[in-house]
Amino acid sequence: MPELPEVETTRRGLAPYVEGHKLVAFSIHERRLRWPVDIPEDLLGQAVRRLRRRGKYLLAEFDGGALILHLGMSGSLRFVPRGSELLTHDHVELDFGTEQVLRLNDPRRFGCVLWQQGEVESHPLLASLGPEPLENEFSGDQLFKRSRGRRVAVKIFLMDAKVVTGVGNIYANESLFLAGVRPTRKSGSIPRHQWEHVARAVRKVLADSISLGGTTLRDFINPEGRPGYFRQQLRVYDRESEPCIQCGTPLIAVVLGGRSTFYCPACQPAKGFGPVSCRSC
DNA sequence: ACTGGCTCCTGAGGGC
DNA sequence: TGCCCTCAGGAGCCAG
Repeated sequence: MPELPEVETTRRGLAPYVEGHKLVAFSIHERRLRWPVDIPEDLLGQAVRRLRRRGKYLLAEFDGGALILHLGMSGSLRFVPRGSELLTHDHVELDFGTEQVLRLNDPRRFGCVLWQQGEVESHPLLASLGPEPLENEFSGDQLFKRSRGRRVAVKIFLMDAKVVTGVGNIYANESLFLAGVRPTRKSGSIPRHQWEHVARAVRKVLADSISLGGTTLRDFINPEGRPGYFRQQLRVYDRESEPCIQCGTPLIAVVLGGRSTFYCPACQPAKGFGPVSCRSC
């Protein structure tokens, strides 16, 4: 499950081998991802100017446009020796003329590889994305303003890419625990000062996870897949009935918008803050 | 404008 | 041991 931190880790790991390098060859073994894979032939011989991230999208920018890559929930990008045996679910291969070639493997095929001519931000997938959670434009104040009049649960609101991009299910759960806010609360009922704590918690959770993402980076240069360290850092996610690390109360699991949701009924009360007002400060 | 539900897909895990 | 069933999960899309 590549979340924003893993995508960022992937970006940092790939950039040195991709930026400034020409795409010398590519092959598509399975075109049917979320949308049909689209890589124009005339990209061959062109150099990647920059490898950027927007939310969970990786953008490989060329002079005339950009390749938009998304890893869905099971995708990974890794370098393998040229000519290596294809693994099951190796769908796309990109060859930048370096020692190894880049393979996209995605068992569930929720990811995508799409070409956007011209300004990449104008692509429909990117055009309506909200602010980056680790940039300054993201703030409690902005969350407060956007949430007025909204009745959806705060966790669903946080996972809305138009509100803030890149916050997936796991990090929404973890952030709300840190902020002491119950995930089921209506977003419009949350006062400004609590949104400040939520915003800080989101930043902290993502930043901490990126700092642990170095493991993932080594993973795809050394292709022995290993789960990232952040798994062991999870405070509430997938811990139903286990004791809260803060107070020992058994954690509750509910389903919100079809997604698993976990919280501590004591530290994340139905109204207001938990006993420790903010664990992210 | 919002909201909730459906959809794509496969592997993991539980039950028998 | 093995088969079958259920379900997770990002996020676009659609209907109400």
